[in-house]
Amino acid sequence: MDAFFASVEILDAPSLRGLPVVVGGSGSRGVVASCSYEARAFGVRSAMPMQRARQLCPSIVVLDGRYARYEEVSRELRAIFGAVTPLVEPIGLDEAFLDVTGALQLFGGPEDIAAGIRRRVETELSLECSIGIGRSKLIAKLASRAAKPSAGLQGTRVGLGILAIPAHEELAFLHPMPVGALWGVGPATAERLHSLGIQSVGDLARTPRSVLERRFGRAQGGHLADLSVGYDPSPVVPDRPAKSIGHEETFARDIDDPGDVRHRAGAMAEVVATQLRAHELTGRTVSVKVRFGDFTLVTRSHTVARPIDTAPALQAVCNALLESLDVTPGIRLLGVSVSGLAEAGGSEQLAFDLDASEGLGDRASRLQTQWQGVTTALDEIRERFGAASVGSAAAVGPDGLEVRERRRAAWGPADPTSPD
DNA sequence: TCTGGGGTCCTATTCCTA
DNA sequence: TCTGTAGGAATAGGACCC
Repeated sequence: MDAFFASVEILDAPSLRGLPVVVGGSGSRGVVASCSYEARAFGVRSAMPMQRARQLCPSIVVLDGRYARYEEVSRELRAIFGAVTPLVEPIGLDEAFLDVTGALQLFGGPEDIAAGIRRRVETELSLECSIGIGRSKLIAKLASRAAKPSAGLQGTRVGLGILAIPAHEELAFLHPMPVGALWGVGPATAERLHSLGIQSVGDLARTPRSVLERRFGRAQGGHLADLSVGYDPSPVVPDRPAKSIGHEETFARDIDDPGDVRHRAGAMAEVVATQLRAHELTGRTVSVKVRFGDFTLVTRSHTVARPIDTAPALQAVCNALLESLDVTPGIRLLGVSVSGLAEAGGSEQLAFDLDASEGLGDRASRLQTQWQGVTTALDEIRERFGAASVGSAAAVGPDGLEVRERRRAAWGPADPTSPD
């Protein structure tokens, strides 16, 4: 989708059309999540700090994200894709790979299918999208990027909308591109490649595989060599199960009180536990993430023997992990996540607790058992009487914001109007 | 300029166990 | 009983994606 979040906002508020619209965190620590092409004409880009965006374009219209609304549009979008093929692999809310091999007989060639999808997206959702067609996900992805409209300080350019790259043109399409265009090559890898004198994908293709494997390891080096010649056998995989569920928050100002940190971790544990149960999942590995004021990042994790999905059990592990960290220098971000996911109610490992650390696994396990019944009852009450009908004290942060409001609240904290 | 939040995947290291 | 080794799991960090 083109400028997805911003386009949805303009769709719902047509008076914004033609204006430089940005969706993202409005506070001083916020960033741009999505921006209209009018904003891009000023040099505004996604992931850019909001302060910088305001400097580049003082007339910018900044909107807080409405994640639930984007999810709603995303579902409608997927319904359109699903009418073409069941082989749809979503990438975020606004992108997907479609394997249309099996749909060719029914709907015509790939270009016809792409045109049909674009037409439906435009008439049914009033949104614009760009579609790339290729033999592999690599080529399709790069083609869709090339088909998008572009906007920069030099002005805006209308996109092709649809771009198909036939097999015999793949190398001519790929090789002039900068290495950073490849999926999986970000700033760090691009910089390492540049230091080897490799600027373009063509340069990469001319570099012996052995050199790349020596420099980047067998997995990444080999992968880079494959991509440089257009070789990407990765299949379109629908219904990828989630591997982790988490929640993190950047604070409007750094916090350095360990009690405050524990309290906020408790609120986040509540958010994550609620998410786990909503997906009928449990997890065994709990991770906390802390970003200090100087931007250094540390993570700590612990695996418990028995799967958990209640906030108190999660919180017990979080607190133990936080005890190993000194937060008094001040932290700007705290995150809690759970991995090692399994379906709730699946076969459960019994009594043997393998944790060597002092009773942490036992404590988590005991809390899980104690709170399972209460948690189930609370979930049922919320289902019958609404999400706001009941909640736990731990779910309310020091700012008084309840967890369900916190979840996916924004792309960065709002600036505090009064001290916490 | 000063850096969000949701994730996935990979690598290196450490620890444990057979 | 002690030692070396190999493999796997857990852990920590980093890069990347939208």
